Amino acid sequence: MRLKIEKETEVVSNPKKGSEDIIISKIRELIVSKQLEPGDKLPAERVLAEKLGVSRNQLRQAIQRLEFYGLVKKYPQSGTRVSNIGVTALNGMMTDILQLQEPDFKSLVETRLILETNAVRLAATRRSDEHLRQIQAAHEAYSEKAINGLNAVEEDLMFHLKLSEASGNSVINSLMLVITPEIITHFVANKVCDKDENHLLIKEHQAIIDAIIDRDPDRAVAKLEEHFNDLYKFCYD
Amino acid sequence: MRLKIEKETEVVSNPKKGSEDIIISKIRELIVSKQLEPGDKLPAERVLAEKLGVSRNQLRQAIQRLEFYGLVKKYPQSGTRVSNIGVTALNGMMTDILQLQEPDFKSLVETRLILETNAVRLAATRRSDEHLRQIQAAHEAYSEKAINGLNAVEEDLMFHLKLSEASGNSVINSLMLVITPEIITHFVANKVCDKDENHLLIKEHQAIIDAIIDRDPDRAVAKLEEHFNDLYKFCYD
DNA sequence: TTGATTTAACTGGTTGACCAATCTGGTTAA
DNA sequence: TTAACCAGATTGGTCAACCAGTTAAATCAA
Repeated sequence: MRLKIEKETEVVSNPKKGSEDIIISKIRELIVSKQLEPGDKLPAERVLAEKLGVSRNQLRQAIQRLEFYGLVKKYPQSGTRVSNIGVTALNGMMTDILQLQEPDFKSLVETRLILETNAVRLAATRRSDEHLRQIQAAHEAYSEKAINGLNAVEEDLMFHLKLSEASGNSVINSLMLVITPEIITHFVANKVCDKDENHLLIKEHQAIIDAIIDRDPDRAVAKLEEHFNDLYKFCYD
Repeated sequence: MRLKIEKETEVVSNPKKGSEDIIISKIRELIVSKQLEPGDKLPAERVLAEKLGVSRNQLRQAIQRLEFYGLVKKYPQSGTRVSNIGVTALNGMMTDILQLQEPDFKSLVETRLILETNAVRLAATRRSDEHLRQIQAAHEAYSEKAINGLNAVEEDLMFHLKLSEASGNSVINSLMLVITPEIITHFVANKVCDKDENHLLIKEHQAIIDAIIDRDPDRAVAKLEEHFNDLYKFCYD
């Protein structure tokens, strides 16, 4: 079960994305040139694929990406509509999507700090008893491994995920869900955080939980920031 | 080009998602029952599809969703690996993904506030001259329509998108990109923000820009919060 | 003329066969 | 003994044909 480190095949960015990008930019052209207007139905996949000179599958994947960003909405057996959010917004956002770069680790961590700080603030006021129960369960899972000196990166991040769940903000929760695995991967790859200062971290977690129990947002945030200060030292030394 | 409001077909949540959810939960079962371990290669799509009793396409879509959340990574012509982030994390995150609810508008706006406040803080210290140029261009586009009393929701949000771009944090930028179109859609649907207090908003935008020009994070955030106070009044009255 | 009803075309979704890149194991040449 | 190599099996990706639901025009009865 031990995996041998594969050669990094991702030095070259996913080449498949290339054709997708081209298709998206062509659709953008259609929009800015008024051949396609916000709210309109897209031409049928078959005809649009031919018009753009690509296969229907490639087109479908590009459309799927656009749908993910909410720029397009599919209605099964009926058609696909361009979101009615104006040419300016469509053009701008498509351009942005095409320029999206692979996230760097620093941005990832920085964003996590931002999201989680605010999630904890909200959690301290909104948490239900069920939330609390889950947070404590996650904390116990972490403690158990940490006390025995085992690597508990995953349990740690699961704990933090439960915190963001308790925020009662479904969007924050989703976003945390998106960025968390990448962070774990980096952590594991770089062997950060498997020191044995875990006992410290347990206390810090507990302090956060206590503040949430007491419904004290400011203290919760303060304790979280203490907690992250230590993590920061880990990551940037 | 004025849109007539279509009947809301989305009362019923996308039914296609159902089978995907089932597949994902079956894959989760494989993992928690140790038939599949973190870092392992998934069985080939064909055999896994048969094992789960679903079509290969359905399986592929489920895998694609897992890949989006970073729980799985595809290596073309080679295989698909489960991310090496531990059983606990995989199980927890898959459970979370299955429970993901459609985002409510309040969460959406709240998250936007959080992200953008921090984006602006960062932008004030990190912005390049190019960033500044784009922000000002977006602001002019907005002003032009707003002064003439036209609805400029899109231009407004494009302006804010440029702000988050200037943060230099690619992740924040991506996340803003994801939540922005939904916000625009809601705004347009609910006819918010097409009052003619636009002249006020122009000044507020300008105040934010000025603070960013002066590289003054605190003032930038303060001005943004003023700006959003007004927006909040719009949304919740 | 009008209204309901049929029907044919058109939609995104699904399917199973095919493709080219990759990996694997045994074989061969040094 | 070792390293290079080659063929066959396996992989995810692609494609063209097909499916089922939707839509709107055509049809026909009143």
